[in-house]
Parts: sequence; structure tokens; C-alpha cells
Amino acid sequence: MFADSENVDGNVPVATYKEGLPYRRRDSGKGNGFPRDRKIRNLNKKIYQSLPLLAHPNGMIRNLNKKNYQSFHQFPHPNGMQVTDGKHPSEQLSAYNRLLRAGRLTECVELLEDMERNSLLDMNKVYHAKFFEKCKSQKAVNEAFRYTKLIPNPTLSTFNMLMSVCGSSQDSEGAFQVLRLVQEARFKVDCKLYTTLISTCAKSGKVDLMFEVFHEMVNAGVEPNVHTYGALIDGCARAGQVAKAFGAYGIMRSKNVKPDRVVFNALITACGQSGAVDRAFDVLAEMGAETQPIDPDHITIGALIRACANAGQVDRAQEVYEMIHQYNIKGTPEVYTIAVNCCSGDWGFACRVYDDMTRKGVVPDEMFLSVLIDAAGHAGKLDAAFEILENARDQGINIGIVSYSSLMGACSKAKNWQKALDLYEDLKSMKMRQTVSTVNALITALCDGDQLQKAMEVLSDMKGLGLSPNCITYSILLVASEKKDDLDAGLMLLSQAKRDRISLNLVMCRCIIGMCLRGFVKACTLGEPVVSFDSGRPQVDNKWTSVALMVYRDAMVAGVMPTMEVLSQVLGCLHLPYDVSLQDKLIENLGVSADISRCSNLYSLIDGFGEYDPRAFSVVEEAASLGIVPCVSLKSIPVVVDVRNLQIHTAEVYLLTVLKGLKHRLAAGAKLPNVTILLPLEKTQLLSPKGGDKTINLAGRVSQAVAALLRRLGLQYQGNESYGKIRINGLVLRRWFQPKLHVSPFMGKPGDWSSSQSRLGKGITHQQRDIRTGNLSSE
DNA sequence: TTAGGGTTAG
Repeated sequence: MFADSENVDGNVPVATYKEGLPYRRRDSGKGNGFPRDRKIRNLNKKIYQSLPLLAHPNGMIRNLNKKNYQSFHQFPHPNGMQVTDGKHPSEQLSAYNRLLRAGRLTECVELLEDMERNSLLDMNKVYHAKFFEKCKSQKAVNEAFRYTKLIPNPTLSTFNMLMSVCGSSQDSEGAFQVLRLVQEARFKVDCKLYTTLISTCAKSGKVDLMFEVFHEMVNAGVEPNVHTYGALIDGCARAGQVAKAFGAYGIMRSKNVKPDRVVFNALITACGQSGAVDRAFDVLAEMGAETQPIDPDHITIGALIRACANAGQVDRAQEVYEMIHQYNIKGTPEVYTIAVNCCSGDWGFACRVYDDMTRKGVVPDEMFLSVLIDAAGHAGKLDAAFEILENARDQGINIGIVSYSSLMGACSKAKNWQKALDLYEDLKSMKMRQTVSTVNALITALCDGDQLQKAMEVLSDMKGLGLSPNCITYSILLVASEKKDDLDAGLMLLSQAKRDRISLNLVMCRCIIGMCLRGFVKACTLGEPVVSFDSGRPQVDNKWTSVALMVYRDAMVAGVMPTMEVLSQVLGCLHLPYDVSLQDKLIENLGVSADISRCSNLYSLIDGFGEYDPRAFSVVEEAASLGIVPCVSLKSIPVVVDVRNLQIHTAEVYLLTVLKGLKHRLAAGAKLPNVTILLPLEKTQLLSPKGGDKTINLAGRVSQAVAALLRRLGLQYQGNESYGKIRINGLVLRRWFQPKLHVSPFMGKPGDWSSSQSRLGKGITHQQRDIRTGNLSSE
């Protein structure tokens, strides 16, 4: 029963107030890490805004500088033990206040609890609101509950503040826990408490629960006010439920509660979120049409800009931004951040926004700088990006990893790996705690700059920086290794990723399988042995095929849906090489002696028809069951095999799978239908000598491959592949499946089928085990 | 000693 051990204030795990469920800080989430992510930025903002003095649990100082280091040592030990030892309560309370100012909430609570154990605590001497305020800014629900427990006679306002902490932390469970505590203490739940509860549900995305609370409130005879409706509409807005938002607004109007700017702003946000830009402007008009007109504020402007930008109306967003001047709004960094971010393709506009802000004396915060640097990066203005940061630093603005991460992203976008590497070294020497996304941006820059070796060095550096590479790190590196066709590097990355418990994604899977296919094709071309007969049956057996199949399997297990491209590549790795001696060996392996010169179509007897490893069928059948390739009905007349949207290997195996199915139907005594194969066509324009263009159809690569396959198999077809459709006659097919064998006298009489049939029969039994009924053939 | 609103890429 411990709270998140990596709390923002970097403290030791603590027991929770609530029994059973541990409270977790909501802002320490995991992100995808490329090039930055919201959660990390939020976390960083919290860290830099509220906690200038950070100590890591292991005693390392996170935000390293001398001043911080000194102040760290002014504080008592995190375990709080030596604080109480023989010290006067007033001294302990001033220690408490110092800790509170530093935002070290867990230690604050521990100190108070320690005093309580020693019967030295008088909670009347502690200012409650300040503690709850800090809890709100740090989303420290757990500490807030523990603190409340120390108050001997909590009032309704105490619970209101506690509830408010839950609200800011989006902890609806905690909020309902507070409600229970209030009821247990026999207080009457007031409007403020209900409103905060509604707001908590709103922030946690629980719209239905929110309305339940609202109705309960009304039923309990508590009158909702403008704050309550504000929270309600906000909840609808966050959930993108415009209709409900206006519904709540309607109730509010019908109860004669006068809407204020907060309510209108929430309505505009709701419209913007669901793409209803015009309606957002209607709300703006409504604000001005009130008996006492309400001017827009910076939040209105921000919401309107976002509404426009969400709908792709960048020009309109820029017009809205100008309203800042019209209404003489000074604004806060947030609204300027929205403006730059929503129009980040327009570097000139971003610069104007930055100027306006500077002129109005609004100090940019880290988030704004980060977005501005992004915009510079998008515009390819790498020097400008560095300048922005230098200027900010000169102005004494606290710059953290969020902005530096954007700068790294800008280096990466500008494909300037040297600058990226310099920045990385600078960050290391500044002892700036880097994030995975920063390093991912560096690795991207290095890979783009064809510096795979350096990128791999950075990867091995990461662990030393206390960073765990994520799936994006490995994806970037694998893409680079594929670009260089460096399978060894790829396999090394793959095994390292496995060790790091990074599950395969499509990018990683595609890169490895792509390299495997290239390696396999090359080996086939060079005549290297890639097939073994060890199991008695021909099997494509080599390292490339094994790795490709393994990665394909692993990806499926990890829940990755393979694409047609990946499927085709895997099948490519199961393709038997065109090699006369191999073909002879395949026939020989059948164990029938036949006059090959008279009978060229023995391929129908071989598993995989001498073209593919039989495992290819299972792969395609599985792909059909997953909907990656369409299913074929073997019962329709004619059987239609549509390979128009398939790649070469897939098209080939797909067709062979149908043939295999029909072979089994024939063995079961069915009459074979005709088979129609639909082939893709490529149109090309011919200049006719008489003038005017003429469009003709050409057989594409897939069509040619399919036709060539049928010719190799000795299976006759009608029609021409350049018409997009060919046909195999059912009778022809039957004869092909039942070749007349000239069997050697040692094996039986000529024309005697028994031995080869029994062999064939065994083969079929074996194959039938692999077949999933209802997959490819929807019988 | 108490309540409602915003900011980040691909």
C-alpha cells in the first residue's frame, strides 16, 4: 500500500490515507517520447514552476546548481526522524513552513505525523489553506488526505479544500471518498462541495457521473449556481459533447441563473472541440448581446483560435488573434502559446506574436518558448531557434529540458546532426536531466545524417543518463539500420529491445523483415543453400527466413496487425529459389518415378507446389482470418480469385492456397469448378500517329508474375493477363491434379496409383491439420 | 481558512 515512489517532490513512498487503493499522482505518466510529449512537459512545468529545489530520493540533486544544493541541506532529513528529536514544537513548525514553501509535501506530512505521535501537534497553529493549495498545484491527493486526518475537528470548509485537491488531481474516486467523509461527519453537503465534485468528474472525463451528481444535488434541494453550471458545461466541453453543453446552458437559463464569461468561454471551448466553429462565433455574438455585454478575455480568444485551427481555418485564427489588440487584452503566456501553436506554419506570424508579448510585458514561460522554438524548427530557422533560447536565458527566464527538447527537435528537423550532438554534450555538461524524447530527437538527427554508429553510441549512453530507450528509440535506429541494409545492427537492436522489454511495433517489424527478405534473395541469387530436406519434406531453412518468421510471430503476439507489405515480405522469405537441381530434388523427394519429359506437371503433387514452403499457406490463411487479405469461397461457381490488390508474393501464395483447397475438394470427390483470376491492370498512354492519345491496358508486375507462375506449374489457362482476367478450366485443373505417372516397375504396375496416392494421402492428412476451416475458404 | 474556465508534435 504505497503511493507512487517517484513523486514529483522525489520523496520516499508513503502509506495512503484510504485503505486498499493507493493514490497515484496523475502527472507522472508515461509518454511516447518523441519528439516530446505532453505529459513530460506538464510534469516539467510542474517541476519548474513549483519546485525550484528538488532533491532526488537517493540524495542526488536533480536541478543542479550551487544555490539549490545549499538550500537542500538546510532541510531536515527526508525521513523526518531527526526533526522531532528534542526540538521545540515551534521550531518544528517553522521547519514545517520551510518544507511547505519548498513544496516538499510528503516531508511536511511526515513531520506533522511525527509530532502527533509525540502529542506535540496543535493543528490550530497550522494554516490549512496553504497546505491544500500546495497539494492542488502538485496534485498530491495522498498527502492532502493524510493532512486532513491530522485535523481533530475538520469543518465543511476543510473538506471543501480537500475535495478541491481531488478536483485538481482529476481524482474522482478521491472526491467521492471526501463526500463519504462529509456524510460520516454529518455535515450537509453544500453547493460548493457539489460543484467541486462535479468539476472533478468533469476533469476526469466522467460526464454521466457528473450529471448524476448534478441531479442528486437538485434532489437534495441544493440550488446550483453559476459556478455549478460552469463546471457542468466544462465537463461537456472536455468530452466533446456540444449538445449536452448547450443543454446544461438551457437549464441554467430556465432557472434564471445569469451566465458569466466563464460559462460562455466553456461553451466556445465545447464548440471548438467538436469542430463547430460558426457556433463558437455565435456564442461570442451572444456575449455581446447580453443586457450587460460581456467582452471576450484572453481565454475567449484562446478558445476561439483553437476552434478555428481545429477546423483548419488558420487565417480566421489569425484574425481572432488580432482581437487581443481590439479589446486591449494583455493576456498570459497561454494565449500566445495557443496562437503560435495554431499557426506554427507561419513563422512571420509567430515572430509578431512574440513581439506583441514582449511589448506588453508578458514574460514568456517555458511552454511558450518551447512552442516558439518548434515553430522556428518547422520553418527551418535553426539559428533563430538557438537565438530565442539565448535571449530567454539572458532575460533570466528559467529554461528547462522542455525548451531544450524542442531545440533538439529543431536540430533534428533541420537535419543538423552536428548541432544536435553539440547541444547534447552541452546538456550533459549542464547536468540537465534529459528525457527520452530529447535523446530520441538527437538519434533522429544522427540517423538522418547517416551517422548510425554515433547513434548507436548515444543509445548505449542512455542507460548512463538514467534513461530507458523506448519503442520510438528502437524504431528510429532500426529504420536507419534498414536504410544501410545492416542486418547485424538490426538484430543487435532487436535483441536489445527484447531485453528492454520493448514490444515490437509495425515499423520495427517491417525493417527487420525487409532486411531479411533482401538477405534471403541475395543468398538465393548466389546459390547458397537455403532449403533443407532434413524433416523429410522440403523446408526453407536459413537464418533470414527464421528471423523473419520469428519477428512476424512476435509482432502478432504483441498485437501488431501486419500490413500487406509485411505479409508479402514474409512470404517472400518462404519462396523456393528457382533452381533446376532443387526442382529435381523436390520431384525426387515425392518418391514417384516418372518420365519427366512426358509429364511436366508433377508440381501439383508437391506440398507448396514446388513454389513456396508449405508454411506460406498457414501464413496466408491466418492473414485471411485477420482480414488482411480477402477470403475466397471455394463453393462459388466459378471460384473467383481476386489478386488485384495484392503484392506479388501474396498474390502467388493466395492463388496457390486456393489450388490447395481445390485439391482437397477433388480428393473428397467434389467436381472442380472453373477458376477465374482477376488481375490488376496498368493503364498507359500511347501517342497515336493519327494524333490524339490512346489509352491501353498493360499487364502489371503482379499479373505477369501470376501468369509466369501458372506457366511454371504447367497449368493451362485461358485469356490474356493484359485483359485483367484469366480462367482455368475445371477439367484442366482436375487433370493437372491427377498427372498420369509412368511409375517404375519396382514401385508397382504402370498406372497404379496406390503408392503415390497413399503418400499423397498422408501429405493431405498432414496439411489438413494446418488448415483452419472457414479461413480462406468460407465453407 | 472553502467552489467553475485555457497552454504542447506527429
